Amino acid sequence: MLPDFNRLKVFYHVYTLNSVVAAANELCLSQPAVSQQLQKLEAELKVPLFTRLHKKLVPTAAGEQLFKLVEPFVDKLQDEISHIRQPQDRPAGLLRIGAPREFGTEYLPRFCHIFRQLYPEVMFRLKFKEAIPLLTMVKEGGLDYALVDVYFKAGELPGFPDIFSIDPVLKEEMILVCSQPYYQQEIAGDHSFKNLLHKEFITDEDDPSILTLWFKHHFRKSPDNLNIVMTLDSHEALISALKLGMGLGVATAHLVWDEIQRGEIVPIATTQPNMVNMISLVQLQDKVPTLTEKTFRNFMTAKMQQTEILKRFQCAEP
Amino acid sequence: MLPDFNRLKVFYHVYTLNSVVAAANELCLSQPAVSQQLQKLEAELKVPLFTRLHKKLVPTAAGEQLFKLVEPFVDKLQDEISHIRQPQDRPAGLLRIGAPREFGTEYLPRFCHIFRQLYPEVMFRLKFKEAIPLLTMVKEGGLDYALVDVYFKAGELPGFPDIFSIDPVLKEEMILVCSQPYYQQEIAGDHSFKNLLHKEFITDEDDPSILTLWFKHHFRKSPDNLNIVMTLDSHEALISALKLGMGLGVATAHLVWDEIQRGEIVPIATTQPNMVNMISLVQLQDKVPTLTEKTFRNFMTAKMQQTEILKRFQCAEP
DNA sequence: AGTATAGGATCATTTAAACTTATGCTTCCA
DNA sequence: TGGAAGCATAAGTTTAAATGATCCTATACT
Repeated sequence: MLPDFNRLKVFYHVYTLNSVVAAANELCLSQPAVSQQLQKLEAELKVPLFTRLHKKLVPTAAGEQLFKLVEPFVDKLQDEISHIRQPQDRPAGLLRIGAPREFGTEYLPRFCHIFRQLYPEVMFRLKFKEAIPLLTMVKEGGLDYALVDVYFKAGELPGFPDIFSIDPVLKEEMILVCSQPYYQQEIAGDHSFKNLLHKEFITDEDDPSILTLWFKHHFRKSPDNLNIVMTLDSHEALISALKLGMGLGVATAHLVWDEIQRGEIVPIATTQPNMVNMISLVQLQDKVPTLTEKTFRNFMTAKMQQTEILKRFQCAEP
Repeated sequence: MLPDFNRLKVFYHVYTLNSVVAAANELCLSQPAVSQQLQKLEAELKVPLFTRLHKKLVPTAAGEQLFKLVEPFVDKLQDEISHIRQPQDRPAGLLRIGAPREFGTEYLPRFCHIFRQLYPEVMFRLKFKEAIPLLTMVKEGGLDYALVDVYFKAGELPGFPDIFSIDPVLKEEMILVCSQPYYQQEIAGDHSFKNLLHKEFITDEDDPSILTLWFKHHFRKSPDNLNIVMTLDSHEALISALKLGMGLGVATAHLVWDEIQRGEIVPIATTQPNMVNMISLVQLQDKVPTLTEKTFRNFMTAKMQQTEILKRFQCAEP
């Protein structure tokens, strides 16, 4: 059905150079090799592509048509193959990374920007989604790796066979917070189970059980029914609502770092250490990591250990 | 520089089918053959294109990129290769023909239309130009063949080495004509050299010597200086001027056939047979004619011998 | 005219690669 | 638990591509 592709390559060079010898030089072949390949292509297509004119080769109608087909491809290939072809000595090429929306918008682009200043040949494609869609994309090859809030160990992910390698990269601290005025009025230093239990609560729709978990973690007791005055499906909106003083809510510590520093938002600590949520790097177990992938992974984890960011992630340590 | 093209073909099939065995079947190869070619491509590009996941192959970023490069080409090739690939049993493909404007506009499209009803796989590209540009295009491969008013024999064309084969296909009769009123007033049956010599003349700018040639042909004498009242560079305009009664002019017989039939235009004959101009089919001597080319050539010459057209070309026979 | 040169075709030979068969490994599924 | 399915690997064979030598023809050179 389809002709031999290498012969198309030979044809392309002969056509552009209008010469068999020149094409042979360009292709690092002998003249007879090119001559024969061309003839075989003509035999395959059952149509002459050139009329042999004593000294020159003159393309026929079929030759002209074929060239118009082949030319854009070869040109494009010549342009873009270097972006795909990987150098072994330095990171290059496309990196496709998934992350939770909050983490992705806040930190990832910064990492990418700095990384690109070191290795300008690296390109990024970031996807921000929930855990399950991200894992699916990794599984199907749409992502090189994903940063996911995972509470599971490798092999325990429901719906996925044991195909992932899961490496924790960062602890997110989940803290109960409220606005400064709300704190003064409603809490005023009393962090007891009894006191907190009957306040107003705001929570994220995606993970409504987080409040229960927080109480369990800090007091080893589950509250019966909390007074949830609002549910939202965006972490930003949740923080806004908390700042307005609508009540108490569990927030990711590093995302309210600034507000806590300014005293706008007050964390409610207990004698227990903070509740933590692991952000893990998930990738296909069998995937041989590219130099680029490895370098960025290391870069990212290094950046995360950096004082400034780490501080934010541990800001609310009692 | 560029990778092995056949491996790209293998890659294309593996990617689309997401399976080495399936690709092997489609390519009529064994499974290890495909497996090896894929590995060699990866080695060439120094980048893994798939992560081998137990049962499945999952494309990497590089694989995805490469596929985006290769896919449109293979798809286009699959679509269009059949238009280039020539069947041996029936005419098909593109035919690029050149002709003089007058002949080309008047007859060629008709021929093409009828021919396409017989062989719908044939496409045409017609070019209407003067003799020299047409010959140049044939020489450089822009045309498969050209119909040209040629006064030369093969090998005698100035500026061209002996690369053409020239076959006369049609005699155009060149006749001296004028409008019916002009004829009655100025000629009135007197077709003698002496009488004609001092009339008004109109001629084509491209070939001003045609009048001299006409006199030479019919009376074996060249006129000294004719009273040329207008020169034009379009045959249509020349005929218009003649019809208006501006004087005498040499026209191509078949192009004024209708006007002569209607008595609008009167041919001026002598005892000599009409002066003829050969329309020849010119092509590269060494070009092996395609089935399509041969078929259309035969078709065209047959059509030209057909009563209706032939009559026009010989309408003014004395 | 005679010779040199350049571009391409052809042929026989060598060489390289692509393909095949056989086999092994691992996962998936009944 | 024992196939079946999917891919990788290894070794051997076959095919086809590349080469070097030679030939052919037209053009350029003198």
